[in-house]
Amino acid sequence: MIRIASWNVNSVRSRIGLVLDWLREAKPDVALFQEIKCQTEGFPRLEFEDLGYNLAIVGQKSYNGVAILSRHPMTVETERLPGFVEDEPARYVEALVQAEGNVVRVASIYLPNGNPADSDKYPYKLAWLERLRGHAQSLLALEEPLVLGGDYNVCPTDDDVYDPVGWRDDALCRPETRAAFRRLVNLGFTDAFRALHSEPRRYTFWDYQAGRWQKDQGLRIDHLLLSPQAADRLTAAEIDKTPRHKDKPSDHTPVWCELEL
DNA sequence: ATGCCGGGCGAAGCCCGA
Repeated sequence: MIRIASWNVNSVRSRIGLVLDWLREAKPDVALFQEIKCQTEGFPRLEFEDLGYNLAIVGQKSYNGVAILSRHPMTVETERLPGFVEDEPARYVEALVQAEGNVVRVASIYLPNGNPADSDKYPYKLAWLERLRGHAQSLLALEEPLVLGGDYNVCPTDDDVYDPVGWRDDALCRPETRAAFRRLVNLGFTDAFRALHSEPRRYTFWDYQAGRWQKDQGLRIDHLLLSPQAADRLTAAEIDKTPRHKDKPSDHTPVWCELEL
């Protein structure tokens, strides 16, 4: 069995205690982080290595940044989404994890937000999603257990947001965003959480503002997409709201799944 | 209509996020 979690931590350095506490309690075998908000050299490596994790870190100054933590041996496959341009933001890292005689390919993904939707940030988001789809298609051809996890900044359906009408024109919910996400999923991926939970209004993000957390007004925008070979092995998937309850939380909370190997 | 909150940067107030 391997447990794989994804969490947008919103600055690993300002939240180091919270993140370490969560790792000690949740004990994921693999953790995919987004928005570490530090340069690769500034990542607090020792604290995580002391917990037994191998690290793959792709950081940059101030913003973005992704990481993969693995209790099993791990080799980095790529630190940028193929097709990248010069000085591309740190939004993708992919690795092979050797677990119990099996190989699981994992990626930590931080998709562009895309707001405001009438700016050039929105077509950039859609283009990034399309570029991810192209890469995902080539990965599916390998017929491996594969988990593409991360903060997709995509709310897939009206069941995944507290106020569908109010969010209709937002870059996270727009029909073009959802269609682009479906084109990715429809290649043959399984949304790990949705495969096991059909109920609406299960969220992974709550805005810091306007008491959204207290009112449970959130969005489900963090996802674990499984290749068929991974979905065959899926035994559990959950959203872990524990760290969102604590002091100085990230505005996101982890989502995880278990695969029987 | 805008800010609400919160991090980074850098030492005040702006940029960015979702």
